Amino acid sequence: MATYRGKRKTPQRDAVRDAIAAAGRPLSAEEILAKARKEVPALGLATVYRHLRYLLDRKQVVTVEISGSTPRFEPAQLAHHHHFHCRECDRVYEIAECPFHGQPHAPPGFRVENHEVTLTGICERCARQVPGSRSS
Amino acid sequence: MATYRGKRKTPQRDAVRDAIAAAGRPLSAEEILAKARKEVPALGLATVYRHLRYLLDRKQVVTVEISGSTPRFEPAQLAHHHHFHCRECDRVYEIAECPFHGQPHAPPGFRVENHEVTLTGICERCARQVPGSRSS
DNA sequence: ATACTTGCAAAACATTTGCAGTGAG
DNA sequence: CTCACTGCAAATGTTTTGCAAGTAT
Repeated sequence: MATYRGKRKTPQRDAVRDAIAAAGRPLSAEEILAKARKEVPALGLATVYRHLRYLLDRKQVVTVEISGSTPRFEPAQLAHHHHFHCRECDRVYEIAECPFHGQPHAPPGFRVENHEVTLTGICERCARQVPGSRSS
Repeated sequence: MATYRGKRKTPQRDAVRDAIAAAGRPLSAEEILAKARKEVPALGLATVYRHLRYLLDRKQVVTVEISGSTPRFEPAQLAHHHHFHCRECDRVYEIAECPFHGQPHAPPGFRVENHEVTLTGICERCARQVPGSRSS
C-alpha cells in the first residue's frame, strides 16, 4: 500500500486538520468528513481516516471514547482536561479539573503513563429542561 | 428473530456467566468465548453476544469501554473501582483506588451521576519482559 | 519526472440478525 | 409437543487497505 507519509501539503490535510481544530467539541469521523467537505467536496471517508491516523500517531489529535457511541477526535494540544458525557443529549464537554495531583496510584510494578477521567450525568442545559422534552 | 428471553437454563448461559464471574478482570467478548468454550466447546460467538446483551439489560454485567480497544465486560456488583489498560498486552486490570473523595467537581448546573477513571501504561507482567516480545 | 496522495471499491473487523435444527420444560 | 435457544452464515456498521489515477514538489 502507498502508506500515508505526510510529506506533502494538500487541501485534504488542511481540511481535516481545520475541521478538528475549529470545532469546540470532539468530532466523530463522519462529522469531520461533513465539515471538511465544505472545503474539499470530493473528500473520501478513507482519506479522513488516513489523516486521523497520521495525526494520532504524531500526537496532534487524541481519541475520545464515548460509551455506546463511535469515537470522537479532538486536538491534542489542549490543556490537560477530562470529559463530561451527558446521558440525555449525548454531548461531551470538557472538564478542566483533574482529580490527580501528581502521578496516579497503581499496583506495584505497573507503570502509569496516562489517565482518563469521564464524568457521566446530566449537563446544565438538560437539567433545566422538562424531562421528556425535545433536545438537539 | 427468536429473541433471547432468558426463560431457559442452558449450559451456554452458565458458561458465559461463570467466565465473567470467575475472571478477576474485565474480559472481552473473545476472551469470554475462549473461557466458556472450556465448558461448552461448540459455543458460538453470537451466543456469547446474546447472553452479554441479556446480562447487560438485567444489570448483572457492565461494559468497560477502553480507548483503542474492544469493550470488556465485568460483573456489575463489584465494589467501586477503576481500571488499568496495558498498552502492550491489551489486558485490563482492576484498580481499587479512587482519586475522588466525595463527589467529583463539575461546572455549575451539571449533575454528576457517575465517574470512570482509566489508567494507561505497562502492566507489571509486561514490564518484566523484553520490549517487543509478546504474550497472552 | 518522481513518488506521495487520493477516491473508490473491496477487505477486515466487531457485532447483530435470519434461519432452521436442537433440546428444555 | 412447543417454542426458546443455538450455531452457522449472512448482514451491518465502522475502519483499513489495494490500486490506478491525480498531483505536489
